[in-house]
Amino acid sequence: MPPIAVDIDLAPRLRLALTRLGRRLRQQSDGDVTATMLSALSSVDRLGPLTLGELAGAERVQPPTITRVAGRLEERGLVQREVDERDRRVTRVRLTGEGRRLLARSRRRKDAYIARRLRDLAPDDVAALERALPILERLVGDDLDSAGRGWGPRLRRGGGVGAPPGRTTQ
Amino acid sequence: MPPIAVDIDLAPRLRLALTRLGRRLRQQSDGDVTATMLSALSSVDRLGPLTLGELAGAERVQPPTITRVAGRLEERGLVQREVDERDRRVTRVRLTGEGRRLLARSRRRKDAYIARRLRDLAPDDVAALERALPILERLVGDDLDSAGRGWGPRLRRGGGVGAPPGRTTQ
DNA sequence: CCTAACTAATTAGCCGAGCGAACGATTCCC
DNA sequence: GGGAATCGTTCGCTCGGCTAATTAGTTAGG
Repeated sequence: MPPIAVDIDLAPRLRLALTRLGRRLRQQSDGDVTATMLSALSSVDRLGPLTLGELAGAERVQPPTITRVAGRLEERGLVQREVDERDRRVTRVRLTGEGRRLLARSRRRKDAYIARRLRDLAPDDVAALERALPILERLVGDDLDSAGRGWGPRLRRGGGVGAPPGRTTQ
Repeated sequence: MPPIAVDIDLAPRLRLALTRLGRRLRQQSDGDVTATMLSALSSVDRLGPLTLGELAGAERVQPPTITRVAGRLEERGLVQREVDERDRRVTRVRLTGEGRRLLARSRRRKDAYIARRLRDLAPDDVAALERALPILERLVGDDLDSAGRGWGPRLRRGGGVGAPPGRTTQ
């Protein structure tokens, strides 16, 4: 067992594996709700009603992108927009019952691609994935630190938000 | 140690983390060579000269997609097309020196997004990722088994292919 | 009070990357 | 020889990123 000589290829291999896996995950969408929409939806669920700017920050995406996905989510009745009274420039987006339901349903889909594949794995392997998961989440995480260019200045501003009820841990 | 009660949220969390990480990886492309192109390129390197159908199979993508990316790769001189003498329907795609060089260069880029983030990780965490990597690779793997719908029928056919020299383990 | 500067979201338009359907060209096989 | 199958391509669609520019609203100063 020589796990010494640290894998010098870790970064590119990880990038390749994630690129490909990500591609397939993105493809098999849940009904007509795409992975991108699901991701945004789960952020709204996790963080409570968010301004679009905050959502863009959470999703690590530029504002125009979020405007569009928010539009699609609203079309399908999964979220609702509401303008801030105090500052009518900002609009918040809030989960609807339908959105919450879809999120829950999606979480329960055991027949989802990845769950199916996971069933075929040895327990050891599943354990390894569980161990790696938080690290992956941190890699993409809200922590940002180095945060590329300018959008730390994007989070928090208007009246309090603070994770209200109805979380779901998607 | 109760790793019993397996993390019921593993699948969705994994999917979410991978979706997001994959998004960011796809964005920051290497020069003007996108992640998709790099992935295809590395398949050609790993598996030797491939027919476009085989490449599509390896990349888990439909033929039209591969036609286009092969075109871009050829434009940039990273691969070259060559029609099969025996069966003039098939065209193979082969790495050029330039392609091999770019692949090597790409493998050595330490300043790439993911490598940068990896540097900030505790050794334990890096180890966990290394442990998980082969499993992720297997998840996306060529193994296919369940292989969605119809394109096992796409692999192998014409004259031998069999991994010739010049691999590089990207 | 009114203008200038800033900020939030949107619009407009670009491009990459998937897909399916339809189409030549070629080969296979009866 | 001729119909069926196969390979690659073309066409046209959608989605999901991006920048640049616009619109609407707020705030600060003179």
